[in-house]
Amino acid sequence: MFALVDCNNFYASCERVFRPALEGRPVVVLSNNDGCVVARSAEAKALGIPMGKPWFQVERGLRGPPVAVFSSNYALYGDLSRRVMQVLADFGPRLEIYSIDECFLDLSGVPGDRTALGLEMARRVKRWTGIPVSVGFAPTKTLAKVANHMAKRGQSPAGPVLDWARLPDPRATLAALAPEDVWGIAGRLGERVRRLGLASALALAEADPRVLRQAGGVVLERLGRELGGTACLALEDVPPPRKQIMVSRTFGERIGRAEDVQAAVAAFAARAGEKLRCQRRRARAVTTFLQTDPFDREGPRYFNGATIVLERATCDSGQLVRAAQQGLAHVFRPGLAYRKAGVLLPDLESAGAEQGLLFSAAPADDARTARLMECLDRLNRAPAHRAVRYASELCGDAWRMRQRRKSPAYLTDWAELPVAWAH
DNA sequence: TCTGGGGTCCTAGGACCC
DNA sequence: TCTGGGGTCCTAGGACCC
Repeated sequence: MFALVDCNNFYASCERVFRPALEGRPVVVLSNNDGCVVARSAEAKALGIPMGKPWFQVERGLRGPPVAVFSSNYALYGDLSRRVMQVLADFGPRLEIYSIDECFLDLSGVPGDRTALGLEMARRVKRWTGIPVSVGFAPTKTLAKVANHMAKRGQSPAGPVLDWARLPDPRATLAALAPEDVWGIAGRLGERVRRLGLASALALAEADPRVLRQAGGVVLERLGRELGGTACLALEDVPPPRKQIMVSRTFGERIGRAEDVQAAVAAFAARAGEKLRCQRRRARAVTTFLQTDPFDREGPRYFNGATIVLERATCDSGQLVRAAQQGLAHVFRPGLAYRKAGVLLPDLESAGAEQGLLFSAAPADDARTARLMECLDRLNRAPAHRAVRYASELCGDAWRMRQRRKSPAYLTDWAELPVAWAH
């Protein structure tokens, strides 16, 4: 038996935790560079503000009450997410953090009334973190998603909680659910499913698995079985190690100067190194890519990347920065206006499990590097944010994101701690 | 004027091995 | 006239998730 706990309108709810006056008002959170809508409060959804649309287009047609608009504040969302998960971990021994705002719990063998349990989860998370959540219980992950979805849409008599096992008519519930509303089915797969003549989640659940396998591979077959109540997806409480690490940004403005692009790429590589060490992994190669504005119809289009293979796997930011700059030199063309760049570490291995070299040119200096990186990471942790940087990061900052409406880092920066006044 | 940033899994096909 | 059988590994591309 699985539980899926999902935060309601997570980013918008995070903004409300420290701005309770926003309760009941439409709230919207934008992507980096204040580009697209990535989160909406219930009131914002009711105004018809669509997910994923560029804000400047949404803003034009807006009628009705004023909308509170925020740049995304990942320091805040990340910290609140950690707290929510911590509260939920008390409810079951096995928990899988599926994304920043949702987790699965394995409740097999947990006795008692699940609906009461779910209500207690929601009450405690709200009380201890300020974040509202919905809870779905079911024998498979896919059905838990369905149950959660229904609870969120107010289709459960128990409010924010729905237990699949207590549904009076689960077949009717699935019959009313469109294939595209099933977790794992989007546009393309939806089309394929409909071409098979399957027009609902129930049809999918009752279809012959061999037909599903034939039409949509093992992915679709699993979906059908999961909807039918046979669990095919296990709880992954030990997160598998990452296979790649990427850091990329759209620049705040178009950039032509080589130094500005170099500064961006250096910053991305250094950040990728931090992530790498955080996961105790090493990179065998570094890919640098950059591109012009894909929405610009006039100017020349350019998208290119280059991969530098390292002699030895490393988690040394200095080496990553150097390799990223080498890659950049291969693909940078003067005279273009760049809009985005990124650094990808495509091929990771675990620290301590490196492939040795038969003919090594450079002597290994792992102990010294490890001490240096540890020192670097310690200095760059709060409160002195990014106190130490690579020189090449400093030769330009034109790439920095536009974030005009960012709320304070209430939880992660002493200087931005919320202040309460007592009269 | 203005358009995100991460990830994963699966499959097919090519290249190669013995 | 006629040309095997069984594998692995890698990569690119498609599809999906939040």
